[in-house]
Amino acid sequence: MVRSMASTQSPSAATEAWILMGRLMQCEKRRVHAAAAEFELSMPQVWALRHLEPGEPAPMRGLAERLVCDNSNVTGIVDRLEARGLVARTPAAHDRRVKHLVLTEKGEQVRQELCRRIDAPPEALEQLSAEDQERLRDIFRRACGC
Amino acid sequence: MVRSMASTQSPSAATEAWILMGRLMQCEKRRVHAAAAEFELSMPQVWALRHLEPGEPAPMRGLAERLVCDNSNVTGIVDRLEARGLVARTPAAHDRRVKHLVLTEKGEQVRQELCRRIDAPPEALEQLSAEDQERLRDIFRRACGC
DNA sequence: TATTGTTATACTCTATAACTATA
DNA sequence: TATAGTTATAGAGTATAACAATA
Repeated sequence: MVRSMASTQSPSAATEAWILMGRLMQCEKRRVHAAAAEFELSMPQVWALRHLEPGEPAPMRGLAERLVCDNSNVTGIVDRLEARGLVARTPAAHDRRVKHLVLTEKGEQVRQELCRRIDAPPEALEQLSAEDQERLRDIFRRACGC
Repeated sequence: MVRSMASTQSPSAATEAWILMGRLMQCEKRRVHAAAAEFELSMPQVWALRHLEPGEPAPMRGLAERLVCDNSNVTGIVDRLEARGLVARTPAAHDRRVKHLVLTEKGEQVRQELCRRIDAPPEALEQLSAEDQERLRDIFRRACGC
């Protein structure tokens, strides 16, 4: 059972699963930081690149929602990515207030390598039996509605 | 199947589970931010309070590892928590270089309410069947080695 | 020599408010 | 009136390097 719960009674299965999930993510935090550092990117810059999918222009507002921060912060984050030639701002056709972000060729390359490293499952999952891995995937598919 | 994989071939079960897990955490990010904002705490401050368990003094170095940042950053983060009366620095008995962090009574109260909100499982997990929730918990127990 | 925690520095992130140009 | 993005500002986080105290 999970240690140090707020209450003294044992947590529900969902609660314990959620806490263990958070613990697993925490353990992998160092690996993500290492990947970011290798490309000299800050964490918000990493999430920004991950948010932008090749060939899919995205409005800056969407990035602010993804990063859970104010619109104004996105300006600086994108400024720096643009200065490094990783993304470009393009005017949106349907609404002249909106600017779309697109990955440059260099940006796509960096993103691909970044995703390759970050999306690799942690050792804790790799070591599970094939059955557990498939059960886990199926449960998450149901949880996420895919 | 998970969209937008780096390669064209379908990912392993562990990889897909890992990516969906990340997506689920991302969806809950806003909820954690809201809890932090309610107590006027930054995210590093939240992780710091969560790291400190009641009655368990922890060296500052351990907090740096938990936050995955340099030792020098912890000084400022703890300074601000201490200024708000949430934590206190105490000298460690066994090594005079080390300072231990302890939660104040107020700090314990804030931490407890913070954990109560953050540890509540997301809707996506709550809506799973009882069997799925238990399966999920058991798989995570095996993954985390508990 | 190595480690813990601090200070100093420069850069980045963050929320807020005020602004523009659109809608 | 409302929205997308920018600018300005102040506070906080971050890595790095240098330092004092201790091991």
